[in-house]
Amino acid sequence: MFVGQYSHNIDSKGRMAIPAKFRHELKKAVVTKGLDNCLFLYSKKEWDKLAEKIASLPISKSNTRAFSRLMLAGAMDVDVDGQGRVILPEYLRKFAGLNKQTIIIGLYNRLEIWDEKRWEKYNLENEKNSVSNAEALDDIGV
Amino acid sequence: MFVGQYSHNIDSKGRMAIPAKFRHELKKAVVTKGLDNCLFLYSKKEWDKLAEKIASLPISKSNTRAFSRLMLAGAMDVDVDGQGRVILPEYLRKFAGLNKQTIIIGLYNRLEIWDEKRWEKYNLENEKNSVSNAEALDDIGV
DNA sequence: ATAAAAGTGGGGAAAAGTGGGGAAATATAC
DNA sequence: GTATATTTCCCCACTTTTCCCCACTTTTAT
Repeated sequence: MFVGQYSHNIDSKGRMAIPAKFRHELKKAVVTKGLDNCLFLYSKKEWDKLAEKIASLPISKSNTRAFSRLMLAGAMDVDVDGQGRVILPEYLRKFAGLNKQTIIIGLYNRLEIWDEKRWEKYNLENEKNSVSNAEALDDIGV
Repeated sequence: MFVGQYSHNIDSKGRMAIPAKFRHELKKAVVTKGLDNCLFLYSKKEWDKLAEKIASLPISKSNTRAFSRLMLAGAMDVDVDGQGRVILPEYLRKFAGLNKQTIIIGLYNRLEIWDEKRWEKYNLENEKNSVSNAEALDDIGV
């Protein structure tokens, strides 16, 4: 399972190295649009569980169609190459505003990929609000 | 199973390449009129299952009759040629407002074929609602 | 300090995408 | 019925993108 934070570059071919610590679980992975302007990266195994659920929603309702288009069409299978890198497709880089410098963070069952600038901003704000955010944890008994 | 999004062209003969990743499941396929102004493309196998379901809808309701007429009468068998392309008949291209540039998206058990402009519009709107969409994840237990 | 591992960049072969010519099949005209 | 036109389908050729490999630099470990 993934924890920690790493700073990596995206090269001119759209490739980004997966932190070495995370590679053993990630021969095949799926990247998709995440919340708060970052990308989510799941192992194939984790992703399949989620995708099955989404795919089984009825096509008759317009909001479930919209939802599967967001989650499924937004996703992309990626293989890790010999150097431990994945190619992030252009539409996902655009979605997350990724330039060269990116931050990769581990969140137990997924990775998140952030543009460095956005992450710094978010993180600063987040640290400021950590006390009030923590209050919400009450609900789940932490 | 299909996920991801690809940008391909329709040529002057009405041919469109199937993304290489999707071809192995699609020697024989069925294209038909879809919802929200796009085309649905199923493997023959998936289509047969769906067609059975639609055909079993009661003929007493006018809206189910209309739906069967859309999906069943609109359907067309297509073969994938040696270069991995299918021919989209004129009436379907017209239905979906397809010009040269199209987007092909994978939605697990079907593909959707969109005019690029329409997709951009739809997708942008959809992404705006991504936060409220995320709430729906609760409902399917993610 | 040296060796090993991780991260980064780029060249070249292979695959994918695209466009078009021409044969076979079908349709239309005389 | 034959000849001409039209459409469909298969194949070839070109361009672009992707993928795999090698090489160099930087960081980590001993």
